[in-house]
Amino acid sequence: MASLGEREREREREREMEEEWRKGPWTAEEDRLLVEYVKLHGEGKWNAVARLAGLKRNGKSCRLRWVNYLRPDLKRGRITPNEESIILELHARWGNRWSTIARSLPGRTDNEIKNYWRTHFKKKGKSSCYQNSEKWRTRLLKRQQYFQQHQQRYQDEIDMKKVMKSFFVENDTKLSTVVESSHEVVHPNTLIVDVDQEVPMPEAPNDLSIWDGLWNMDDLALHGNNNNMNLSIYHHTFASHFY
DNA sequence: AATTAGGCCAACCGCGTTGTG
DNA sequence: CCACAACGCGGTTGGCCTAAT
Repeated sequence: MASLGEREREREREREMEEEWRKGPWTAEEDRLLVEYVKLHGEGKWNAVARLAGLKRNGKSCRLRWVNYLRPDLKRGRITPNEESIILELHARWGNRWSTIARSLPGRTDNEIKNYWRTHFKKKGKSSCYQNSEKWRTRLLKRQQYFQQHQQRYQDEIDMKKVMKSFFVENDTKLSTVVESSHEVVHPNTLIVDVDQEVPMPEAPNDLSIWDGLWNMDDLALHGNNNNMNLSIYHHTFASHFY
């Protein structure tokens, strides 16, 4: 437990640190120093800029300045109608994932696209309808990702079964015996899947209720690295809903 | 001419993720 | 495995400029 005096000194140090970093608009000289630094050391190691380039800016500020303004591959000038339509299309698909959208527009920064969209389309597109909201799009996106991710895993499992089947048919062994002993948690329905049949992408249900619990499970599974559990949830849930 | 409103954009902030010792 | 630092992303803010009143 730090004493009152120690805490006071700590706060004082923090204030001093904050006063050390320059904030606000960049000067031409600062730009020059930053460009020089990147020429010599390359991008990255932004926290070393202050020390190595003699800039009184923190790493975060330097990175932002470089990425949004100084990078040589940046495209200057107004957003073209073609770029605008790309932004609209990708925003409809990805929502506010500006960096993702920016990757499809060479020379444009996420900040630029974000600013453009906010000034040109935010108000126009405003609607009380839930289906037009950010929340809805984010949810839709997550749903699509969930499907893609699990369909891939499902396909991988089918591929694996093909291999297993051919192997054990050759060796005259029953598939069920193998699955039982594999310690994999698999819904029984999946054992009768025809390995030669293509797995169709199921239609996303209109009713969101069944998804609500899955969002959390998905998050848990992704972070908890519990693939088997995730797989079994998938089989259990979707085999009954869509197949 | 002065004031106000709104557009635009650079920069900052907070937070989540990733990397490293 | 954990703690900390560095990085990256999306949201927000503040200042400048211009058109409208």
